[in-house]
Amino acid sequence: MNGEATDDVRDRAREAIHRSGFSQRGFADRLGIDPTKLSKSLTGRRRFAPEELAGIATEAGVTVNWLLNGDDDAVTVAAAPRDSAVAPPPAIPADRPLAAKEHNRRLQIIDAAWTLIAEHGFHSVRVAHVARACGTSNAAVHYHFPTLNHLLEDALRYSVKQAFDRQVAGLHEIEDIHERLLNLIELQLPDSERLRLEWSIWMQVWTSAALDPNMREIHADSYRRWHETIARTLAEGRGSGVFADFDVEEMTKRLTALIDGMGIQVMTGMPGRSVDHMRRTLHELIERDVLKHV
Amino acid sequence: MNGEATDDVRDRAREAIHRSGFSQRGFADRLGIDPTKLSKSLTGRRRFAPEELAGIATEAGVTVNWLLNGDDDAVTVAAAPRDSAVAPPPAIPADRPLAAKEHNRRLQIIDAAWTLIAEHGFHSVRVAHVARACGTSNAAVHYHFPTLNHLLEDALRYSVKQAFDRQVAGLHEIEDIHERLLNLIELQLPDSERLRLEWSIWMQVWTSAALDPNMREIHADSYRRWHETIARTLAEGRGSGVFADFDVEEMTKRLTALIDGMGIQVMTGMPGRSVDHMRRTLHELIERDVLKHV
DNA sequence: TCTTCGCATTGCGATAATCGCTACGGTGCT
DNA sequence: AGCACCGTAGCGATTATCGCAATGCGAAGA
Repeated sequence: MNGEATDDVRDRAREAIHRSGFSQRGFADRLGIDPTKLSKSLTGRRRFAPEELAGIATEAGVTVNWLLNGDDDAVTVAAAPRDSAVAPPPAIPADRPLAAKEHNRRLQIIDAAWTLIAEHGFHSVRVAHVARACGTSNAAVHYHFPTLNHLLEDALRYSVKQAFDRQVAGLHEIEDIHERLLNLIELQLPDSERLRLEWSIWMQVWTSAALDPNMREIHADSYRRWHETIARTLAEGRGSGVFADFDVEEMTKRLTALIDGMGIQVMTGMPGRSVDHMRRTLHELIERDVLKHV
Repeated sequence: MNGEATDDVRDRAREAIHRSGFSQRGFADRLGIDPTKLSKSLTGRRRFAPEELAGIATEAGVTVNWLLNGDDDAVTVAAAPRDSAVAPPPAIPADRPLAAKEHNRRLQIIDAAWTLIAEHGFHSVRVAHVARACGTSNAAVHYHFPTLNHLLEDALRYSVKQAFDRQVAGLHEIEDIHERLLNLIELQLPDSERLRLEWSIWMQVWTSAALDPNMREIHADSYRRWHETIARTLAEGRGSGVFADFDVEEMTKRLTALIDGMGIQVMTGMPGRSVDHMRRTLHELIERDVLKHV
C-alpha cells in the first residue's frame, strides 16, 4: 500500500492492456491520456493517477483491486463487491488477446445505458435510446444482451464496480486513517456530474429494492460493500487509537444514514442543502464523535 | 389545543359528514367504527380518536386542521401543505349535499392508485390495474381523471394530505413539547403496513424529483412541510427552555437527514436495521443533543 | 499479393404484445 | 327528460424482440 507502483502492478497493467486487444497507444487514447504518460507509468518512471487506474480497470474488464494486489478479493481500503456484482459476463479467454473491437461495443452499450438510467430513470430507458446513444441499431443491442432487462441489470453491476474501483484507486495510497476517512467521504459527495449520476442510480436502486425482491440482491451487495468500507475504516482508526472508543457498527449506521439522508436532500435540491453544507456537517460529526479528544 | 372537542369542532364534523352525502350511520360504517361511538363524539360525550379525525377528514374531503381550527391554514402542531397539494379537485358545492356515491368512486380510485404506486412503483401502475382494484372498468377511471398522469399526481397529493392529517390529529392534544417531538417521530416510523407504503411513496418522490423537474414541485411542498413541522417543534421546545440552545435550522437538517437515511435502510431491509433500532437511535440523538441538560 | 471463406457483428423490417385513451351506448337516479 | 356514471369495444401509438440478409475483418490458401 505504498505510493510506488510495484513491478507486479505494472506487469498486471501491461497484461490487462494487452488482453484488451488494444495497442498501448490505442489504449491511452481510450483513457484520454497522453501515450507517453502511459508509457512512463508502465515502465515505472511515473506513478498512475487514481483516475487512470480506475480507467484501466474499466476498459480492460478487471478490478483496480486486482491491478494493485493481484487478487479481486484482496482485503484493501474498501470492501469488495461479491462476484455477482462484478461478473464480466463473456468469460475472458486468458490466452488469446481479444479482437480489437470485442468487449468494446458491449462496454459502450453498458455505459450508455448507465448514463441513460441515471439521467432519465430505469423505467424510461428504451432499447432505441441506448442504440441511438451508441450510434448503432436496436439489433446490435440485442446481439450483446438477450433482453433489455439483462442490459439494465448489467449496467447496475457496472455502477457497483465503478464505485469500488474509484475508492480503491483513490484511497490505497493514503496512510493516515483520519485523512482516509475524510477522503472516502469526499469520494462519495454528489459533487461532480459523474457522482451526481451515480447518486441518481443509488436512489433508484433503493426505491426498487423496497419494491422488488429481485432488486434486493444487487442492492444488498452494493450497500454491504459501502457499509463495510466505512466500518473497516472506522475500526482501523479505532484500533490504532486515532479514533475514539465508539461502537463501530453503531457509528457506521449513523454515518451511512446521515450521508444517505443528506445526499437525498442535495440531489432533490432542497433549499439550504448543498454539497458544501453536507461536507461541513459530516466533518463536524467526525470531529465531534469520531476523533479521539485528548 | 385542549383535549376536549369544542362545540365548534363537533359542528364542523357534523357539517362535513352531512356534505359528504352519507347518513351518520353510513359514515360510521365507512370509517369502520361503531355508529354509537360516532354519535357520542358528535354530541360531546366522547372524544374523537386521532384515526377517526383523520378518517373523517379523508372521507369528507376536508383537512383535520379545518375540523379542529376552522381554517385550513391555521398554524398548528404541523406545517400545512400548500394549496397545490390539497386541492380537492371537484369544487365542493357548499350548499348542496353530494349525491351518495359522488366523490366516492373518485376517492376509491385515488386510494387504489395510491396503494398500487406504493406496492409496485409509479411507473408500473396501469389504468387497468386501478380499475380492477376498484372492481370497475378502464373507462370509469378515465371518466374521473382525464389522463393517467392526472390520477397519479392526485394520488401523490393525497399522500401529502394524509401525512398532514395524521400528524395534526395525532399531535394536537399533546402539550408537552418533548413528548410531542417523540410522538412526531413515532408517527413517521415505517412501522405499520400503511406507513411502509407511505415511505415507499416518499422514496419514489425523492428519486423522481432528482430526475424530473416537474416532480420538484410536489416534492418541494411535501418536504418543506416535513422540514417545517420538525423545525417548528424544535423552535417551540427551544423557546420554552425545554430544549438546548442549538441552531434550529441545523438541527432540523440533521434530524431529517438521519430519519430519511435510516428509513431507507429499514425499507430496503438492510441487516441490523430495524424500526426498533431506528427509534432507539433517534431517541438517543434527542436525549443527547436536543434536550437541555441541567 | 490477391482471393476466398468463416464468423462475429450489425442493419432492416416485421411481429406481437401492451396500453392509454376515446366513441358510443346503456342504466338508474332525480 | 336530463344527468351522472360506467361498460364494451376497439383504435392507434409505442416497444421489445426476432428472422434474415448484408457487411466487414482476419485467417487461410493460392
